[in-house]
Amino acid sequence: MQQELKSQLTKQQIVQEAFTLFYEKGFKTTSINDVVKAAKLTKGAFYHHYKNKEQLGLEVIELKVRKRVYDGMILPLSDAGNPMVILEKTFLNRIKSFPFYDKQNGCPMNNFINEIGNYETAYQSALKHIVETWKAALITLINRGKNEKCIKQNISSEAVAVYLISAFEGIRGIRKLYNDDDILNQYISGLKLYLNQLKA
Amino acid sequence: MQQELKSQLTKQQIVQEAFTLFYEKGFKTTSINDVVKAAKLTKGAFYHHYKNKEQLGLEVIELKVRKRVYDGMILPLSDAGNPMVILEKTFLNRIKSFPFYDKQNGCPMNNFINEIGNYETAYQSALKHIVETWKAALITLINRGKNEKCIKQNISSEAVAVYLISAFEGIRGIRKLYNDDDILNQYISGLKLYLNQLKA
DNA sequence: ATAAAAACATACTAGCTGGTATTTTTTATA
DNA sequence: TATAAAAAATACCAGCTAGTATGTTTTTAT
Repeated sequence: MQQELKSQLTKQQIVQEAFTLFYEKGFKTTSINDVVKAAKLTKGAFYHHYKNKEQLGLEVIELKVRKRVYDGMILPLSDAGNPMVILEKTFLNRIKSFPFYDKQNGCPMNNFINEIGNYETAYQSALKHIVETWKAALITLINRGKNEKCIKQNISSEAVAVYLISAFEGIRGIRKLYNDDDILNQYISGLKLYLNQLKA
Repeated sequence: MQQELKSQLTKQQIVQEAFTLFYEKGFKTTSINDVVKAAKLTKGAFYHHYKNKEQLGLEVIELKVRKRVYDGMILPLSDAGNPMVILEKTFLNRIKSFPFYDKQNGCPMNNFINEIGNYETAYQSALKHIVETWKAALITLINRGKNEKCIKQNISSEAVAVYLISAFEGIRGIRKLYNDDDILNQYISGLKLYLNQLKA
């Protein structure tokens, strides 16, 4: 049993270091050597646990990227309370809580999408799955808001969900280009405006 | 004079082929060999015209990416007519006019932003310049709409401009993950909703 | 205690990377 | 038409790439 624990621990470390490097440098520019160096391991160890670089990429998406989006943007949506307040809080809190590091490097998911989103179907479906889960959670919340009569009935929940996600991911990329938060604050104003119109 | 013409023609061809390859495969994954092969030239020719790969990247952004955004999204904004109609038409026409190739590969600018936006300041400022020009043109149009009383006075033109750009760039990335246009149509619904609230 | 298997390390490969040095070809000018 | 300069081609390099083959060490099971 000690062996399996050790194996899991090693894989965890590889995935962790890989995520960080992919986030900072990009997937394609990060070599397996970079990863094993950061994880204080050797290539032999890596290829004992992973078939190839693609598998590592997929596992990073499944375990790290997915969890990040889930914890930050999806889970808070199922909180109790006024759906409009939850919607506002989730998006605004997330944006406002980002440290400089995260602002500079953008959204890990969006980085993957734009770097390898048109690369291979395996990556596509892994990333699509995260987006779809996010979208579904938003739709559920918006529908609840409609039922509880705090969100207008005559709007498409799907459309709102997709537009919210698009703008969020878009600004996460654009923010990389700037050195200050002006553009982020303008996004926040735009978001508030968008959310206000949804109120019943 | 024939010499300079030849030189310019060669550079044009290099930039053209480089743009296509960067768009399809990404900047970092495209090698100089790939570029000269596509341009039916040799490495010697390339390095006679360009100092290094970075300079090629910058020239592709300046000449190709910039022009693309300018022609498709910025120039139409200065048309005469109702600002709200222009806003709607520009965004919707653009989205609807994309062939499969463009839907699959996303927005060249957004690809660059997310692939090398946190890489070097030279890239950052080149890309930022495009975004700023786009943003400024949108603000001008929205302000005109306010003056002509077809757009609400009490909204921030900057905020709307940034939110529009963010959502557009965001969906261009997300669309890569899908095989059909459902997500694009949902974005369009969300966009229409957003634009409708701006009307005075 | 020992054999097998898992975990990890070392050493290596073929092919590609950006970039350079040098030569050949084309063009401009006198 | 000779000569200089620009344009382009050829041949090369050191360093890196994903991945492999083959060792050594550690853990597990008997």
